[in-house]
Amino acid sequence: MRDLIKVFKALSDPNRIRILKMLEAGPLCVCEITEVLELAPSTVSKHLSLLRDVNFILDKKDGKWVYYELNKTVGAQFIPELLPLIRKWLPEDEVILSDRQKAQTVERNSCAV
Amino acid sequence: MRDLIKVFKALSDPNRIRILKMLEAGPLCVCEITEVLELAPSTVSKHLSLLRDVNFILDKKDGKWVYYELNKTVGAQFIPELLPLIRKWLPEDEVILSDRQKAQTVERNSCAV
DNA sequence: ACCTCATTTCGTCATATGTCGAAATTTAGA
DNA sequence: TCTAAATTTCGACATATGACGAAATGAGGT
Repeated sequence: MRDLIKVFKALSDPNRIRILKMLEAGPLCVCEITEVLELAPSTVSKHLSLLRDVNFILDKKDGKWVYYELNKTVGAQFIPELLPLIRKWLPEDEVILSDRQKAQTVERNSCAV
Repeated sequence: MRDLIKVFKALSDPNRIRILKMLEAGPLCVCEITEVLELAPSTVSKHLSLLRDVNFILDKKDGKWVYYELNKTVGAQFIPELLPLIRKWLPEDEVILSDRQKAQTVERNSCAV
């Protein structure tokens, strides 16, 4: 029960949903996500570790950067059944669509080498 | 987006999950649910109206009593896809199992006519 | 070794949430 | 009409949550 509640709490914040929807297109590093969300890096880091704690996402170190990606493994509880729903939902949401666009340009210009 | 967040927030409380799992067996009135959860009636009422606001459940008046049941209509957003998952999940949770048992006895003894 | 940049951790603050009890509302029955 | 019971609404309170900035951590490059 406790785990399930943690999973739903992780999904109960718009910025975390935005992160999950952004990652549908592929891995992003923390600074890219921070650029898109326009939040303090510490805030984004906290959202990401929360999502990672419940196994929605995985982190990969690459030098100075930490990349996050959706967790597509089948082991985690609840996650493999929720991610496909989330992927399907909000297909026309303005914020989500704008984030997607922004993520593509940000990838090239800012922190990414 | 706002609606989706409200749905996940509704699922982010153990007592509300307990209510949804209880209702899987059929409709229950507020006083029955209150007996099982051992919370103040006002608290239970608030949980129920929150679940109703996002269309997880429907209310039906029957004299003094208000019965709540799972919303099985297909119209509501997100709900028809989430309820089957929730139904499948927590099959061995101790609290859920105990609630189920308790709901059966309470139905006969307490407030129900 | 030092400096810089990306990220995380920590402390703080304002707001949201879950709980209760008291009061209001609604309905059935005397 | 009056009373009793089920439910909801309201106001208060303690705790949880999301935000920030400052400081700590870690990895390259000079």
